[in-house]
Amino acid sequence: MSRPPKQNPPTTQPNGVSVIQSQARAPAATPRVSAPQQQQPQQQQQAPQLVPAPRSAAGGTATSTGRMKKPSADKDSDEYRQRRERNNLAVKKSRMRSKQKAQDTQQRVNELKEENERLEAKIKLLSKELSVLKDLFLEHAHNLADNVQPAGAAPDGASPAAGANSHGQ
Amino acid sequence: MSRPPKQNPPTTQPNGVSVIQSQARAPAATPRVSAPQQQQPQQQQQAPQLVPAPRSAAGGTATSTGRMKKPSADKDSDEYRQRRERNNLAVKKSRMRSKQKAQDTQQRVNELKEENERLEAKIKLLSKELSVLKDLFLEHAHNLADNVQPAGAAPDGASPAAGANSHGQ
DNA sequence: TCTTATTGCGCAATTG
DNA sequence: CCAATTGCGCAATAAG
Repeated sequence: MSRPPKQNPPTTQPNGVSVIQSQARAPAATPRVSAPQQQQPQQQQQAPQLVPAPRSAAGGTATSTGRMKKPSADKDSDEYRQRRERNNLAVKKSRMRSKQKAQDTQQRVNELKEENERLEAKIKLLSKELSVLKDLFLEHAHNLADNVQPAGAAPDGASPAAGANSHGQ
Repeated sequence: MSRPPKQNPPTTQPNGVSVIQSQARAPAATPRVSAPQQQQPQQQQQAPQLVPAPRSAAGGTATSTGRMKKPSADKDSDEYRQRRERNNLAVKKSRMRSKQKAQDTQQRVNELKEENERLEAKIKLLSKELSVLKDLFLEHAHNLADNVQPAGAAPDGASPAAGANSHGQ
């Protein structure tokens, strides 16, 4: 997956080309008529083509010239049509996957965002806990410093500092 | 963005349709020949078309019939061509955006992943700190329980005796 | 070399 | 009416 290595520069090229395309297939057996979208006004016929030529048998007749012995065998070819159909299928498949992947990626973003929030919340909580504990610690330290004087120290009359501790867990 | 509302069901439909397309443009002034990718063997000519018909002036001549007064003015029409060109441009633009967006989304995923790791690391750190502080706390508590029974402590005179150890959490 | 997978492109129908 | 989207098929390539 991922085919970054290759043709990209052309995107910048504002050329226009136009590779004609046409389609003149589907006799009657292929009722693949319903375009997923709307209805088709008319059925069209098409015209001759031009690209699907370089398709000869093996070391065929006139491959060099680019001409084939049978004048009526380009896109009319059964094989051509078959190949096209297969490719169209593959294309659809590929595009479907692509879309799916994009969706998944988008969802991944959402999930990650959620988890991020969760983590941040947790950090906040832990930070608070830590802060509380530290304060408590300092308080004790002060108490010790003030009281730990064996004889002459007033065990209680002093100041426990404002109290302060509210365990919130 | 996102156009889910509407034609979708067809995806399930393995139909095939085929909407012929063709191209027969650019006499000599529009050198849009070069496909952005490789070279094209021959330039092709094309054939007649069929879709671009319903294009008449205003309340023109024979709009109802679907025919236009000028027999040679379908896709050959200057307007048709212009419209096509514009649309092609728009399409390109749209696709470009779409791709960009996909890329951005992907990058977003990477960024979020990184941040997640950062946050988790932080959580780990905080947790450790907390743990250390708690232990320290417990230790002090024990010390107090064992020694800090100076004078005025014991309300009843008992002694801590057994005691006190077994850190829980 | 053949088959399948991807990709750029143009067309036409729709949508906004 | 115009631009933006979208499904679709074609052809050239890349991959396998």
